[in-house]
Amino acid sequence: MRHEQVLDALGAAIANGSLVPGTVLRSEDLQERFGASRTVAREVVRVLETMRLTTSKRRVGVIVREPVEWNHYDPRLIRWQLDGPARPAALATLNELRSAIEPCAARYAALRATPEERGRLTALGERLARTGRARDLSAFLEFDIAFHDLLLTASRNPMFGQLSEVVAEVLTGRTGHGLMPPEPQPEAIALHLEVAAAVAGGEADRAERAMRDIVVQARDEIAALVSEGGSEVE
Amino acid sequence: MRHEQVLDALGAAIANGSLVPGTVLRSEDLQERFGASRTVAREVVRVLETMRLTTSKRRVGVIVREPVEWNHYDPRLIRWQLDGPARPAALATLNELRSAIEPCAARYAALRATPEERGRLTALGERLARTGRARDLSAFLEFDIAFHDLLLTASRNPMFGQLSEVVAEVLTGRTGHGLMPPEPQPEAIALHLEVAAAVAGGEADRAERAMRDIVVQARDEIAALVSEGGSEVE
DNA sequence: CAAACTCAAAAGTACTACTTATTCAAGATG
DNA sequence: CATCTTGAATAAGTAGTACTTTTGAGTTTG
Repeated sequence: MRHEQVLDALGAAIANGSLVPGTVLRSEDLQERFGASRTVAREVVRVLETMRLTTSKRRVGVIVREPVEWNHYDPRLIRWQLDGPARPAALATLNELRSAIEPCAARYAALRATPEERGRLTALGERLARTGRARDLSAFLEFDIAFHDLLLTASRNPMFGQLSEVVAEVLTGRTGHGLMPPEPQPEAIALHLEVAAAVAGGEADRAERAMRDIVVQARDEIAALVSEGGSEVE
Repeated sequence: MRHEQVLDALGAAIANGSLVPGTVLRSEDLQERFGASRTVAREVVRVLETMRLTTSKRRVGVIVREPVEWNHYDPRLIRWQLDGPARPAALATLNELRSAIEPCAARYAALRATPEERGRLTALGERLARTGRARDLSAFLEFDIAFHDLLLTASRNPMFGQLSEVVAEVLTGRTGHGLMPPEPQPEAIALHLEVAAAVAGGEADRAERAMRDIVVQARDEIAALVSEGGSEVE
């Protein structure tokens, strides 16, 4: 309870740059600043240390590390960055990550998905197409997220599977910030169906290619909107 | 000191499956088992909790989570898995990750690298080619690691940059376990030079394509060795 | 002026006491 | 007899104190 509060406050402060790298914090000050006990302060510092946001040196204190040293894959850090002023930059970074992973994930899903997963993916693709054509954006988003989530899971690579949340965040963020056309592109829908069909048929190359087309299209869309729309950054 | 010892022992036990998911540990038992104080035990549990290896429930204890829930990108967890009996599987997972990321990283490096980085990459490519043709495997490995490291850094995506260690581990592991031909393939060398040239010239598509060829070649090599060599697993 | 030495500051470790939440079961109530 | 309530036991969470170890910085000494 207290632990989480203090962790969030301190972590967010570091993540969004309020506490610049090199800053030294004395754990006694932290106790005072947050009105927390020694136990809580210590454990929070331990956690930040395992996230590589800080290092502790005796006789010196707790030192804020450089952003390049942080463990950028920690869900908490991602959350703090998305909730902070650097949200657009964070979304861009995550979008690049997803565009790299998903084609590869589609390949392995085609090779490794269970029969049940192949069926569900196909079903999701159809529902996605229906809601997309009906211009029901919120339902479309929901199925889109489920589709990508299932695909990543079916890749049987735990490091890919863990990115479900990230992809969900990117897809949601895109819809919510005018970085997406008012209605889903017909080509995008067709490509999702193509991915589902390729996975269902175990065609690795085809699945990878289709998914690559999807992320490339998304990339180009964003680039186009950014260049024409100018500084759309909240 | 104590903290790290206990963390390593417990973390490794969980990571390599000695403590199966669902196991409940009572923090008092942990103190006893490792001869550590309550403070140390608590902080270790906190750290494992942030790595999502465990959850703590009052009145119950510390529960080992399912592997799919773990934060698989935590450097410590990667280390524990690589040092455990599941090393081959871990290397395979990491290799898939790298094969997904690097082509994309090459693209962005071509778009974003500093002039100095472009120069260094070209220089590294040349040294790589020299040592490769001379069949100096250990020097080749060193330059290979440096090459991929620089490329990931130059992509200016912190999530890509953080994978340097992973790539180094994969490249080293491949050389050290007979999963690599006795001498670097001439085509691989040529492709590295191609990547360097494309990055130097700012040609994103060309860089991405060349790097994709590299990772695909590596993938096929491993697949070939696995299928012909049979159960080469240490 | 440099090297060794001392001191103090701050994190690390240990231990104790108290608080809070949760499970399990006994008992009451319909 | 079933279900709901209440309460006691248990184990994690929080707080606070005392002691140890490391190390940076100033000071002394050759």
